[in-house]
Amino acid sequence: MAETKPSDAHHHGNLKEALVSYTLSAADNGGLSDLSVRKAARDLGVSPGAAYRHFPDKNALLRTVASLGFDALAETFEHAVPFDSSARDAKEARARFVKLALAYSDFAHRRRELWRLMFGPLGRSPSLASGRPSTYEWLGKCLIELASFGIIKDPQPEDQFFAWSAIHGLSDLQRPPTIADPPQDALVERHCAFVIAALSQESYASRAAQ
Amino acid sequence: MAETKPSDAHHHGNLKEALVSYTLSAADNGGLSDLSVRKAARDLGVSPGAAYRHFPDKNALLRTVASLGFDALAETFEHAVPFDSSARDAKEARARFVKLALAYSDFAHRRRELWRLMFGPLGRSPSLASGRPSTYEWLGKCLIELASFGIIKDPQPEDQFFAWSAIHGLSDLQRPPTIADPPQDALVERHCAFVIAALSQESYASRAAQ
DNA sequence: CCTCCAAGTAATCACTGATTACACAGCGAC
DNA sequence: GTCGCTGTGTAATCAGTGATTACTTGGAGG
Repeated sequence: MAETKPSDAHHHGNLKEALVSYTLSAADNGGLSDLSVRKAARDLGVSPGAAYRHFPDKNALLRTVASLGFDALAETFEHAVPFDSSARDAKEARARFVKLALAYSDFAHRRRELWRLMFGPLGRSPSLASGRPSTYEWLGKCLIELASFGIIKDPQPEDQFFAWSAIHGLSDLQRPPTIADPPQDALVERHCAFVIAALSQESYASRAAQ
Repeated sequence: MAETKPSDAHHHGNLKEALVSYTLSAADNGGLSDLSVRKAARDLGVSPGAAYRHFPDKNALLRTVASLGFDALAETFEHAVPFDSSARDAKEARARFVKLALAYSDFAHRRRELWRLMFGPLGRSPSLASGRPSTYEWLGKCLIELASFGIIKDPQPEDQFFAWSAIHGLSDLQRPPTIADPPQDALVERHCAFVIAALSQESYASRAAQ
C-alpha cells in the first residue's frame, strides 16, 4: 500500500505519477502521437517493463491521462466561473455563460491533443474522479442562472444538451471554413448569443408534440 | 500513366485502390485501430513493401481514406437532400434541413471510425476532391432556403457556422450524459428546431456591435 | 526486338507493445 | 534477528510494425 506515498520509495519512487505527467506533457508538446512506453521509460531512467507494473497496457495509461484532462478542464472552469459563486444580475449571468464557453473553447484550442484524447475512443469516461462537477453540470448551473433572470426559459435536459453540443461543436471545428483566422473570443461570444436566443424561445418541444 | 487504368495491369493490378478499399472496410468494421500496412498487404496477397509504391507512408493512405470519407458523406447528403432540387414551401424547407442534419448525425454514428478519421488530425482537408459540394455549402443552401420562406433571417457566414457547430457537436457527443439511449431522430429534430429558433431572431451581431 | 520503367519482391533496420523469469528492497511476523 | 512476502524494478525475449533499400519482373512503346 505504498502507492499513495509520494516520496521516493526504493527504486524509482512514484513511477506511476511520473509516467502520467510525462504523457501529459508529451500531449501538451505535440508529441502524443509518437509517445511510446519505451521512450517514456527511457527518459525516466527506468526499464521498459517497469511501466507495465503500473498500467496493464499503453491504453490504460492514456485513459488515465484522458481522465486527468477532464480534471484539468474542471479546474479551468473553476477559475473562470467559480462553481460556488453565483451571478447577481442578468448581465453577470450572461457573462458567466460566455466565460464558461470561452474556457471550454480555449482548452480545446490550447491543449488540442489532450482534448482529442479526452473525446477520442479512449476518453468518454462520463464524469470521472476528483469530485469536481462535470462539464455538463457546470453548464447546467449556468443555464439555471440565466433562467433565474428570465433570460432563457427553464432549462430542460435537452436544452442543456443543445447548449453543450453547440459549444462543443464550435470547439471541435474551431473555425468556419470560409474564414482563415477569426477573432476567437468574438466567435465564441456570438455562438453564446445564438444559444441563448434558441433557449429563450417558447418550448418547441411541447408545441411539436401536440 | 497507367495509374488511372482500373483493369488489372500486370502483377496485382490496382493495388492502390485495393489498399484504399481495404482500409475503408477496416474502418467500417471497427478494425481501424489495428490496421497495419503489413496486414493489409498480407490480406491482399502482396509483399509489405509494395504498398509503399503507392503511398509514401501509412498516414498518406489514411489521409486518402479520410478524403473518401468526405465524398461518402456528400453522397449521403445527395441521397437525403438532392443538391439540385429545392423546397417548394416552408414545411419542405424545414424537412430538408432536418434531413441534412439527420444524414450528418447518422453518418457520424454508423461510420464512427471513418468519421473520427475525417475530423481527426489526419483529416480536415477542407473540401476535397470529387467536385461535390462540401458539408458547409450544403448547409448553406438549406439555410438560404429556410430564409427564402421567412423561417430564419438572411443567413450570414456566422449563422452558417453556428448551425454547423451545433449539428457537428451533437454528432460528436451523440447523447447527453444523463440519458442512456435517446431516440436519435427525435434528438436531432429537436436540435434543428433550436438552431432555427436561434437563427430566426433579429441579428444579435448588429445589436451587440452598436 | 529491345529497352525502359512502373510495380512488385526479399531482406533488412530500428523500433514498438507486451510477457516472462528473475532480483532485490523493505516491511511485518515470529 | 531472520524468514518470507509483497511491491517494484530489471533483463531478455517475442511477435509485429513502419519504413528503406537493392533487386527482379513483365508489359508497353520506340
